[in-house]
Amino acid sequence: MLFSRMLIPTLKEDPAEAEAVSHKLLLRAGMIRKLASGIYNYLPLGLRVLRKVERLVREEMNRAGAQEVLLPAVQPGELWQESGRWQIYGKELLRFKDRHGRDCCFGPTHEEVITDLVRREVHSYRQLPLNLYQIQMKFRDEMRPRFGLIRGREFLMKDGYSFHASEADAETCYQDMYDAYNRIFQRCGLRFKVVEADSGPIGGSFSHEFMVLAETGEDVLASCLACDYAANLEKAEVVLAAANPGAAPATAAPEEVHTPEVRTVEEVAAFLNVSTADIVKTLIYETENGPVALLIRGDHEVNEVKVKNLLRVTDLTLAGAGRVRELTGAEVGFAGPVDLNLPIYADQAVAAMAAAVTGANKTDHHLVRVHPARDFQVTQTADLRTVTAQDRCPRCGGELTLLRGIEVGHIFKLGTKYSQALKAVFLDEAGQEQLIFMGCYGIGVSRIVAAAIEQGNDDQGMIFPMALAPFQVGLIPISLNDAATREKALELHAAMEAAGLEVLFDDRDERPGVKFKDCDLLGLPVRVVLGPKTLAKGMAEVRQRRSGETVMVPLEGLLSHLQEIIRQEMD
RNA sequence: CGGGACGUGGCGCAGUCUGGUCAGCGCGCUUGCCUUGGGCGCAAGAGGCCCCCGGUUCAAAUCCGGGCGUCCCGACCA
Repeated sequence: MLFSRMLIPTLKEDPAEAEAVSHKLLLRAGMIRKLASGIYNYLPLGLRVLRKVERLVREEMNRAGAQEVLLPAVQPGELWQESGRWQIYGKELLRFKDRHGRDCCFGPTHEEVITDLVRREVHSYRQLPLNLYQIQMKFRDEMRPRFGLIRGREFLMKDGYSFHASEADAETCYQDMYDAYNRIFQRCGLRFKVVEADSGPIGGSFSHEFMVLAETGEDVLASCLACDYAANLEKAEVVLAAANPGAAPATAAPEEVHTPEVRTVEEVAAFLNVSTADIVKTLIYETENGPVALLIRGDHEVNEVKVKNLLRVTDLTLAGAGRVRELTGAEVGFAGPVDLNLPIYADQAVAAMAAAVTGANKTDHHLVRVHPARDFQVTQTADLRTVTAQDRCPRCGGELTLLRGIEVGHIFKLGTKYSQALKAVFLDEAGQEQLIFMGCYGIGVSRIVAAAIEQGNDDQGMIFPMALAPFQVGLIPISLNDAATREKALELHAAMEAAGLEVLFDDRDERPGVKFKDCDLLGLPVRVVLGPKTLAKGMAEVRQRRSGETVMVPLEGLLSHLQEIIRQEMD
């Protein structure tokens, strides 16, 4: 491929609009251009990378026995009303009406559509299992698109759905997908970690996310240094460091103390000269089932996902100042569980406290020496907080570390949520009607492109793994005015293409420095430079982008040398 | 949806506070010469409704009001 014939508008400077490395580099390399917030054009080079990922995903999905389909991007609102998600989904779902005034939406995901297809076509256990996937543009009207391709509104996704006659069969398939995903991300050359994830109020006993490790990742995961336990922070379980529930040394009754203008945990700790771990913070939340109070130790953070799961609610928001006054009789900062007329849910660490500091439900006052069992009753005690690096692994007791990651894949067992809502049933061997068991498996294809760049870059630009690079080789002639160099370069270019190498021949009338810079920026794994000096010796210079390793290779052996490098890198 | 910032040739920015030789710089682009191993040099050019609408003023890129757009932080995210 000739550089001069391709649209590759590289930029010398970082665009003002980009913050994340991958975003900056994608723009600088001329791979994408923004059309609107969270919506991008893929230019030829960017599309090549995207297609590489796509092809790889397709290969592994097919190998795992899944079949490719293509479902519509625009979906009828009716289907979403039927599943109940028309109401639940919120503003992320882009809705509009067609010319007849019928509700439509641009698909953010395709459970409804695929389930509808299957319920129409599948009626017998003989047709199961079935594993269908597609690679398609999704649209989610994110309130805050960011970081270029990492969180766009329109993005390319591989979404797969499997259908089974039994739960056991669904689990087998889940495992197959788990393995396929591992192969996919390995082949993409990514450093990633598989974590246990929250499956949401949908239920389902398991769910895993595939996280590409990167400082800029939006997700935080807890990973055990000793065993292979890893979980999304919103899912990671907390184990009590030391069981201490029965302890009841609180001989003295709670005492009210005057704490003017002392609201936050830090202020209370400083004012009363206690540790933040001696304080209980009482958080008032609103839910669709009414307000609740949550008790969390002062040095801990509430985990709203855990709370939602425990309470089986989907709306969970901190109550406003007015509501707090109404419900506790005090300003924000002085709520406490004693004599509080609300359902109270306590984190397990709170239940183990012997003499806590709490709000007094009276502005500018706190209570000290509060004893959980003695001084107030809780509705339920549970694990409600977010783990920290100080916590121990829930599996082996080992040390935990917190890492950041970019979620590129998510698999989970759906169970019968959609088959129930949309009445997708089959007849079993006994002629009995049964609900189809489902699984659901997603991969952020365009996000992988960004994630790979987040992991592979230096101050000169991108560093692509061979499998994802837009071209495997960059061929740079030092001077096109030198007839011998030009001839030889053209000849080599033709030979490489004939041998099936993906090569970008920089035939532009530019100085060598410009070509080197661009070649580095684009992250092409191998660079071949040909100039009058090397040519005189019958050699070409071969440099690897990642290592910077440069060797002189005789022209006659060049092709096989390159093929060898590529073969090694593709493993 | 809260908080913050920004919007000036294709890109990156200065100018705005203090209204008037203020439409400017670097890169890119065009033409010519020169040059050819890390964004080379010289010369001559093209290119801007200063985001939009309204207001104040003799006069607005600059001041005021209202929009729109973009980015960042947070909340949110099957």
